[in-house]
Amino acid sequence: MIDNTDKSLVKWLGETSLFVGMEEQHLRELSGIAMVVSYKRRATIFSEGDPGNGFYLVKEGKVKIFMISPDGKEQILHIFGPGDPFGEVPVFAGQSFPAHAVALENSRLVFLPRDDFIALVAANPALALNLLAALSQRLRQFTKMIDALSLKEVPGRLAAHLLYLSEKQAAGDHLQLELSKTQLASLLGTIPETLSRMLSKLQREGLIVIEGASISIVDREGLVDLAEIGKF
Amino acid sequence: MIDNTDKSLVKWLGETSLFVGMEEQHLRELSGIAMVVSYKRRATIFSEGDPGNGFYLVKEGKVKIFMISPDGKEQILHIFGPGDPFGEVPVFAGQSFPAHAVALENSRLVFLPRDDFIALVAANPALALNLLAALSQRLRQFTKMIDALSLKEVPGRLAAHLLYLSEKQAAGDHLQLELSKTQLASLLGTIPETLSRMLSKLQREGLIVIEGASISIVDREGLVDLAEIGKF
DNA sequence: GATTATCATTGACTTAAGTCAATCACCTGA
DNA sequence: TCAGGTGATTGACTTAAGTCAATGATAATC
Repeated sequence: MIDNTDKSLVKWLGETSLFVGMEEQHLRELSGIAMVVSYKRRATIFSEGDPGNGFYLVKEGKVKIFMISPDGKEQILHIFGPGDPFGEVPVFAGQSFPAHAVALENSRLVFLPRDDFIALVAANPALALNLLAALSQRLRQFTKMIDALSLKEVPGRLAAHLLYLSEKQAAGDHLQLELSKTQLASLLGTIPETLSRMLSKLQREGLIVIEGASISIVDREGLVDLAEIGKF
Repeated sequence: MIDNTDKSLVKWLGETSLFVGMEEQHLRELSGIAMVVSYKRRATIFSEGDPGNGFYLVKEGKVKIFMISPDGKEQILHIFGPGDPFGEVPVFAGQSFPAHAVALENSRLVFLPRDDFIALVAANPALALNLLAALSQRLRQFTKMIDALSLKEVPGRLAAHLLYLSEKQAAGDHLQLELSKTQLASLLGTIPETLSRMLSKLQREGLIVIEGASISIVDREGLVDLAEIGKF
């Protein structure tokens, strides 16, 4: 636990997408109910089925939200970094967390307890609208993920991900995979062996060049086609 | 277009899960901006990529929300019935509709235009919280769907759906499939041929008995196991 | 800096589920 | 009533992707 009236925390919260545009006074109230907590790499933040008494913001580090099948296969739903909120579902819909959360790196999180937070939302329409925008955005992402899992094959999902990284990193045709290949496989709904083969295949077909975690896009149009059609 | 000060519309809106607990006055404002529109069976309500200038409530009938791949395979995201809202994502997150909507039956819908509605939300914290609850619930559903598509095989998804129908219909071990088998296949992320084979398989294994669209659960525990483990 | 773990890649094989095609059973409307 | 469309089922076959296993390559840790 940390000094909650910390000016820097107030400032940081105000720069977060969830809380931009909020009045100074509300930000201070928010800061007053916030707790900063630390998690070591690989530490569990919450598990599926845990009661949700509040939600989190990533202050530093990286967090993975995922589900796991009885025989151990993992599906990653999100990778969250600084500024991103997570674990809101049980705050508003009641019930427990629908998935697991672990820290991928040593991380510092801001925890916001449910009841205090709800009171703040009720008193602050701008905050409510920001939250509605965030959840709607999340729904849009999930829609895309369902589309990908159900209607596209692994090469198509991989192509879409490479294009996404290329756009996000804005470094022309050069991009870095931001996850281990095992984790990337889990994000794309496949396994490392298949991912490895598909990366090789994209290279063999002349769409990309691979150097470890560095990828160069050689045929962007080909990648776009693959991402849209979903298969070779 | 219809008389918007219609008392019955105000009453109906107030019984909707989205608007329960709202003050009479706000309900009347809501009713004032609402338009009732009719769609024939199979009519398109909106398509992926259309700008979203508002969202809908199902008043009567049934609506399917779905995505479609370039080669025509369909994945159903939701089937909505009376009282359910849909098409909210672009209202709060901006941009266009992420999926398609068509009427499965002749339907009457209530359309709520974006800008007027946002103003109402900003003035009405209870409404904002109801909306947050609805979107969070939707996220929970999507999480389950991603889990099913990625981590469970078709028989497991089918078993989960049968258990869901059995609970919803509350008629003991007897249940009705509420969709054509083609549509059910699309909801479960498969095709009619596979669904047909898997239904036969569940019957052959002694878990269910099939009589057309009527299903009797014979071995509920077996179905639960199958739904949880995700495969035979 | 040596020693474990963990991660990545490749090959051989299996399997769940999709494709293609044929048949049957319907409704529904002309 | 009959013809034509739609939906359901079954069989034979194909295929995308998973499993299992072996080997190398890193990277973390004492």
